[in-house]
Amino acid sequence: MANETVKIPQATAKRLPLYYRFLKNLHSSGKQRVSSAELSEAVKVDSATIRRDFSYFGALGKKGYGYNVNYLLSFFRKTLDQDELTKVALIGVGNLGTAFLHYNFLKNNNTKIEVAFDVDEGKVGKTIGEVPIFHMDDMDKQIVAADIQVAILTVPAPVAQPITDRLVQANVKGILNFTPARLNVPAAIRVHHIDLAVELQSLVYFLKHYPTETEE
Amino acid sequence: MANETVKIPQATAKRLPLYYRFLKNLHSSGKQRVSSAELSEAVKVDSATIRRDFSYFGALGKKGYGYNVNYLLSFFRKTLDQDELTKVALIGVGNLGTAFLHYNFLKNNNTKIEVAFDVDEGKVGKTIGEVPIFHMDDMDKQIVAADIQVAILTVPAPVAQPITDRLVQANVKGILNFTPARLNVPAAIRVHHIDLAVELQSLVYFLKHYPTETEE
DNA sequence: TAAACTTTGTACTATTTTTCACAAAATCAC
DNA sequence: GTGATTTTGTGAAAAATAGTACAAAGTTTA
Ligand SMILES: NC(=O)c1ccc[n+]([C@@H]2O[C@H](COP(=O)([O-])OP(=O)(O)OC[C@H]3O[C@@H](n4cnc5c(N)ncnc54)[C@H](O)[C@@H]3O)[C@@H](O)[C@H]2O)c1
Ligand SMILES: NC(=O)c1ccc[n+]([C@@H]2O[C@H](COP(=O)([O-])OP(=O)(O)OC[C@H]3O[C@@H](n4cnc5c(N)ncnc54)[C@H](O)[C@@H]3O)[C@@H](O)[C@H]2O)c1
Repeated sequence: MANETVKIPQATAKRLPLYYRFLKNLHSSGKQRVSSAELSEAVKVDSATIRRDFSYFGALGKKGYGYNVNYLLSFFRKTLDQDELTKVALIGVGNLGTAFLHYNFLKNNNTKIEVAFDVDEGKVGKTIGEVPIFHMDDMDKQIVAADIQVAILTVPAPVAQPITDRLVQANVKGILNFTPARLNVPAAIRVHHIDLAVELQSLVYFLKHYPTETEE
Repeated sequence: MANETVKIPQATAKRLPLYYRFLKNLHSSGKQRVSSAELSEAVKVDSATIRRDFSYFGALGKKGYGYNVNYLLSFFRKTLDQDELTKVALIGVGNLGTAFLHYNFLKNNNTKIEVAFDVDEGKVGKTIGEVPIFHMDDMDKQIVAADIQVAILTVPAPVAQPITDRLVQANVKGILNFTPARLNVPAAIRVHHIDLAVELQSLVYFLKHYPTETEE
């Protein structure tokens, strides 16, 4: 299933969805060609970094011309597997979880939240943004049955680890963790932490301690 | 206002709030001492990295013993300015914005969302999580009056840039941007992007292309 | 067609971040 | 008190990421 000859650097891999989204915008505004300099201005990544990122996939551009938007777009669509739908489960339909269900990442992505789970009887049985909410007792069975490999975790921190253990057991391979808990998982499972409180605090730290610097 | 002799690496600065939060947990569970190895296990950061991070602030530990939890905690409280409250404004009380208002980052932080703004007349005048919601027309004046320096941006992408320009004009120094738009700001303004759709997509990319690797 | 211009792809360099590995200093056990 | 054990703090190496600068290859203009 890994179909690159050479491993793409992680930093590059994290920028690919960003490039892809901007290319879609260009495409729908009818643009035919684009240079690394234009892309750079739009996504705020150095143009040499963009050219290097692209070069991992071969010579996608043309000297003196730039990149063909359609070609690049269809190339990245394949690379980012935009043609297959990745099914996602959401655990914990609270403040954050509800926001994600309403949004559902469909506008830009190849991902779809198919089911949600919660312990709250007032929520179980309801539907938010067309996503049905089931009880946690049914989670393991349903995730296995639907062959869901990605989960978004928006539960209270104290229950994050035990639920994670169940997710791993149910064959989930990737977890987007919004709880402050740092999860223990086998090496083959990928966890991305998005720690909103830490993000806010580190922004404040930078403001106070690096008054006139630029970054990210 | 910058009170470090030596500049702390950015990567270190981003981990500080994480350390601080775990130290608070240790403290409230009555623990007196902690080693870099224990911290490492808990926050999932290599122990050498933790020792190096701490060492930028001087010799905070004791050989053969580890770190004194109370000492470390009070040191980081000062360093992270936990004693001053940083006032935050939230722009865009939609799905995400509402979730943040309910949460309000008070449990862990020195930050508080003091005011929110929206154009929706149905929301203006209401209060969510004790935060009053005002109309966008009043934003500039209120932010200046309250001397708010940090803003959370949860508005639709197309209006992100013009609102950002107004925020900069109103003397905001840091923006936590949840919209997909990449913002143009003067060099002195700090923007942290949290791009949830990109996070989900890059997780999926890693799953498909780096099947058994570990990271982050 | 030719000269001027544009823009890629990458060799090379720089910077940042992480990790190894170990002497030094302290604790701990008895 | 002494030797075994623990654990820090850091020099040095490694790895990862970013950026400079330019030859090469194309496009555009006239
Ligand atoms: N809301 C925010 O802005 C915000 C910001 C930073 C971090 N977080 C973190 O995100 C997580 C969710 O935050 P939230 O504000 O949505 O919380 P919330 O309390 O609104 O929602 C949690 C949901 O999880 C459900 N739940 C509780 N125990 C469960 C269990 N054992 N199994 C399944 N579901 C269970 C609850 O019924 C509730 O619906 C928390 O860990 C929080 O620390 C939230
Ligand atoms: N909700 C999510 O899960 C999610 C995920 C990824 C990205 N995002 C991004 O976060 C942003 C907010 O998402 P959301 O789901 O909360 O959207 P939303 O539509 O629910 O909320 C947007 C809010 O902004 C207000 N608004 C519109 N124009 C405004 C203006 N000119 N000034 C002030 N307020 C204005 C609207 O009244 C609304 O309350 C969007 O840019 C979205 O792309 C959201």
